[in-house]
Amino acid sequence: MDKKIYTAFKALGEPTRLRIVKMLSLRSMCVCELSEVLDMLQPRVSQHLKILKEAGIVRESKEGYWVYYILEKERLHRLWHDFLFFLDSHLDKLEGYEKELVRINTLDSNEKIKSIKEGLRFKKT
Amino acid sequence: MDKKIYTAFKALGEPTRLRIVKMLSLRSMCVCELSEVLDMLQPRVSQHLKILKEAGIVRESKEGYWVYYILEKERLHRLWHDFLFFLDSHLDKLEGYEKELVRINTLDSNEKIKSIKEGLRFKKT
DNA sequence: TATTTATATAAGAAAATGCGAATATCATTA
DNA sequence: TAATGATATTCGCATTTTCTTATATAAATA
Repeated sequence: MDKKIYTAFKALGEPTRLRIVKMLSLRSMCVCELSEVLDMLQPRVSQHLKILKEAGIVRESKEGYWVYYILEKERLHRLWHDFLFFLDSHLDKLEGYEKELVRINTLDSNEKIKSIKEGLRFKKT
Repeated sequence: MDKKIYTAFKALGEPTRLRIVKMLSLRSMCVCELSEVLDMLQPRVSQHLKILKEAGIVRESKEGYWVYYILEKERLHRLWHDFLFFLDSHLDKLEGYEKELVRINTLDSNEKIKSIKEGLRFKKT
C-alpha cells in the first residue's frame, strides 16, 4: 500500500511531470502535442509519461499514428483517499510495520525514558 | 504555486519519509524516538525531517533536550486542495504557463494538424 | 514491401539524492 | 565553566534521476 503511495507522490513530485499533468488536465493530448506545447524534446516527454503511467496517473489510448494520454482523475482521488487511510490506520493493520509496532510499544513502556522526561519537565516547570 | 506543490509531493514521495510521516500520524515524536522506532541512525532521520519541514509537512517544537516533530495535517489537506485548484485552473490564471498558453492556442488553430487528424479519423471509420 | 510518421527505448553524461561516519551546535546540568 | 545528551550539519561515496542524442519499434500509406 505504502509503496503505491510514495510511487505516485514521487511521480507528481517533479516539475516536468507536474507540467505534463497540468496540460492533460486541460484535455487529453498525444505525445507530439505535449512536446510542442511544453517545448520539450519528444523522448523527454515520453520518458516522463512512462513514469506517470506506471504510477497509474495517466493512461494511454492509441489512435492511428498517435498515442493519446489521458489524466486519470479518478485515480488521483483514490490516491489521496488511500493516503489518508494509510495515515489513519493503526500499525497492526499495515504490512511492513511489524517491527515498528513492537518497538513503539517498548518505547511507550520504557520507564527510564519516561522518568528522564518527567524529571526534566518537573524541573522546568 | 506549482513549485510548492511538487516540492511537497516530492517530500512525500520517498519511502523513508513516508514512514516518518506515518509514525508522526500516531503521535508527535522527538528525533531519538523516531530513530529508535524506525531503527535508523539519527542523522538520517534528521536529514529527512529537514526536508519534510521545508516542505511544510511537519513542524518542530523544542522541549528541553528534545525536538518534537508534529505532523501538519492541516497543511496536508491544504496541499491537496491547492493541487486540485491547480488542476482546475485555466492557464491564464497560473504563473509560469504564459508560453504554454500561446502554444496551446496555436495548436488548437493549426489547420494542418487538424485536417490530418480528421483525414485519418475519416479513413478509420 | 518500402517509406513515412509518431512514439518508445537505449546509452551516456551531468546533476541530484540518500546514506553512514564524523563533527558541530545547542540546551541542560554538574 | 566543563561535561553531557539530543539534534543538526558536513563530507564523501554510491545510487538514482533527468536530460540529450541516437536508434528501434509500430502503425499507416505509397
